[in-house]
Amino acid sequence: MITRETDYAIRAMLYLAHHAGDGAISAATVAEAMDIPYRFLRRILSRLVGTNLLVSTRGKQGGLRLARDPEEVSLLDVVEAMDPEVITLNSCVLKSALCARSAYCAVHDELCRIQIYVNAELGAISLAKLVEHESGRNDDLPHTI
Amino acid sequence: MITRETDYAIRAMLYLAHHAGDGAISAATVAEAMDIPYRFLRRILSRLVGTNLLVSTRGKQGGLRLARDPEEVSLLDVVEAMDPEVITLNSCVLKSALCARSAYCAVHDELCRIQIYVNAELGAISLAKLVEHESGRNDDLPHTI
DNA sequence: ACTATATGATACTATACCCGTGTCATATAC
DNA sequence: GTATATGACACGGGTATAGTATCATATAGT
Ligand code: FES
Ligand code: FES
Repeated sequence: MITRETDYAIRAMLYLAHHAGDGAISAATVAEAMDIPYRFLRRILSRLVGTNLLVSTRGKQGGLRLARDPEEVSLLDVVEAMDPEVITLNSCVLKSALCARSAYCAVHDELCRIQIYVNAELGAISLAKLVEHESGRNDDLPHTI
Repeated sequence: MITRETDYAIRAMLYLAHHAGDGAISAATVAEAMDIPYRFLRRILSRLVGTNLLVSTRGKQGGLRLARDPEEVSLLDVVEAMDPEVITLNSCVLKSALCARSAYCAVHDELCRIQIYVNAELGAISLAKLVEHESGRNDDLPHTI
């Protein structure tokens, strides 16, 4: 399950992708626009800077901007930047050493197969694609599975 | 992420599927065979009985057995029996009301799409398939079920 | 009937994680 | 110099996880 922290990170990245080219944007602006607690967002942005997804400028007129083009940043990049374990189906899928059974467990192969698909899908969704889709969304679709 | 509890539930179901037709099997036997803490397993089995995946018999010669044929029980059945939220990508995917943004969030559609795929895959993996897969690979391994 | 064996139903605990908040330091534009 | 911005940590309440402990109840075999 994606945590609130990772969800906020995605929102923030989306906002900055939407305003790519507008120069540096402050954390306060992002927090206000995307309904994210300011202090919490500060720590999240700090991590995104640390993982080279964002670049920051301090002082007046400072703020955050994307380190790469929106086309070159995927959802997987953001999720992994925040927490490499957050979206894994089972802990042994990430580190098979965690479970002595992983060498012969029949479930393991299946979970790994699904995990690879999920990661590939998340890796194929760029911020640019998401920003583009924001305008032309189909509201007739159900928003729950 | 699948919890330890759900992982144990799957193991237990696999063991019982492998021994389907052998009559009732005690929790102690399953715990020993599948490396699961006995007390913890007791509570898990209790839940699997409550969700009609297992049937139990009390007293001497009692124990657990599958309520349905191994072909008719999927990994999704077991996972959902233990915790309906455990394998969801994001909370808003399960309950869109949890997030005010779900009505217009571009990420939401993508996550729902992936979630539907994952659920379908888990729903397509039966205990029978897993047992068959495992016995084909591990006939002479020490911890085979 | 008695007993050993099995599940049923709770209550309890200890640790870790999640979701924030608070404080202070530091860099920069004007 | 000051207002504005990020950087680096420390702290805390609430909840979930992973077990444990206890007692009640049902049944097979003697
Ligand atoms: S060891 Fe990974 S799922 Fe069984
Ligand atoms: S509201 Fe569900 S992912 Fe954004």
